[in-house]
Amino acid sequence: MVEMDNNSGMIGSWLPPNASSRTLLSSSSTEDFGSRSLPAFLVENGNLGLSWNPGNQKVNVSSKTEGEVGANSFNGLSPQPKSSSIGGLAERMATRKGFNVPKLDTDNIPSTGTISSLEIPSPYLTIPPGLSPTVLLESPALFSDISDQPFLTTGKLEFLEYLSSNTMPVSCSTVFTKSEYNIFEDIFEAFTFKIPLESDSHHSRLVRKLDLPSIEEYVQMEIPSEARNVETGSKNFQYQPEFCIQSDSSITIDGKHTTDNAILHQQILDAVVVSDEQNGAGPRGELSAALGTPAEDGYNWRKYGQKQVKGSECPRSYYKCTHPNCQMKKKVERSPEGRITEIIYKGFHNHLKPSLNRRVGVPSSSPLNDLESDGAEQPDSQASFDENPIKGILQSGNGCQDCLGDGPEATSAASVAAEFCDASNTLQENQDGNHSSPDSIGGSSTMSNDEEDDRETHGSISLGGDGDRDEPESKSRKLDAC
DNA sequence: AGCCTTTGACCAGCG
DNA sequence: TCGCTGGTCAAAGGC
Repeated sequence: MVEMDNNSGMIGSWLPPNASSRTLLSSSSTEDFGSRSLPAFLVENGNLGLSWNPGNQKVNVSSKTEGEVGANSFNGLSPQPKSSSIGGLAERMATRKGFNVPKLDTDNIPSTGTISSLEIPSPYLTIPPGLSPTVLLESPALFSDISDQPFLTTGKLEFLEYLSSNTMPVSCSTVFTKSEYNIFEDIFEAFTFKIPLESDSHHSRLVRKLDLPSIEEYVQMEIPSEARNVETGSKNFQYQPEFCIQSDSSITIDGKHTTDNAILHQQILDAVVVSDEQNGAGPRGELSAALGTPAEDGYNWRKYGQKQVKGSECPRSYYKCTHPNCQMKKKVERSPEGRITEIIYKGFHNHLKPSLNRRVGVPSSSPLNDLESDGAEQPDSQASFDENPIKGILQSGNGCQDCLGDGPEATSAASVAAEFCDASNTLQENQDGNHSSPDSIGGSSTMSNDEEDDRETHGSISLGGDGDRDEPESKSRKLDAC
């Protein structure tokens, strides 16, 4: 079971941001998440109290209903109607363990007026309606290998873009309880994820670590009186302006409301870009510099171009993943000092992350590479992504999370990933007596057998081959991580 | 020999 | 149509 350490892992190394720049609100009671397990917390707190229901679209999630996609479409991001509040880990746990999963509603989400009254600046990260933090928590892409994540830095997150014009005006945000804060602190510490998009737009961007203060710092912050919960007087914690939850009730695209997964995904991706000009010499830059070449994100890249971008001192380098048929690209901008200031990923890998030894010159024809390529080099591999990247991603999680949220854009905090990995694994074994690889997180390790059956029934593709073939890679990578 | 980077040229989108 | 800009190509050279 997961034990969430409030300030575990990299959090302790943060450089706390300027507390004065933050605004705190209060809307519900403060809870001490403490050492409780995250799943338990999720259950107790009802999906963090954040909205799942995107308003006009009634979106209920069922994890096992025949024909519904919750189990095989990115863990609850399915546009299909669902039968309960969340379709991910919390609910699955609840289903299996008899936990009571509170139904979500949007009532506890502060209105736009609340935000505006506090003059919360923009931009900020907005999670589109219909996508709850729990979904993110459960995203198979979220929990990926982070052992060599090059972006685990404390650079200030800036969002250069915001939701596309498809969305309704932003109304956010959600006040975080301390408990929630703890969760997001861990998650967003190095939160990078990748979400598959529509067929013709394999485009992903980083959701990078947010620049968050420690929980202690938040606790010590003065809470404006207007931000205190009138009823409880409790102190809550809110990410401002770096993070908030959009509470829009619907999305309008081309005049039509939608809860389409890809759209939600696109919104997330479009909402998040990274920039760190203010902290170019900060921890992120330092880490990036320390990590050296872009290839040290675990993948093999070939530089195919370099451009001097207008308005920027530093040139932009263009890299392609060297893996055959892999369409993953990335743009890397460096500061004059050579520090990486921005990395933007486009597309996603259709293969497992190469093992460490391959990065340093192991021929691509190595057995391991062949193994990895089995799924990736299927003629229709990419096409399958195109047709249903969500399923592809999820299926790939059956064997190894690295091929889910593969790549740096899909990696996340080590502590979170590892804990969830272990937790889900433990859960799986305890409940079913089945073995699931510790590396199988998100997509499958938290799935019930029925869910896995559903997933396969729905024609998911396999990226990394079957689990048996993925396992050696997973193991080797785990060893590498050690 | 293979893979990489460098770098100028080329192309496409946009105003 | 033209110029600008970003992205990509591909030849050349290095390791």
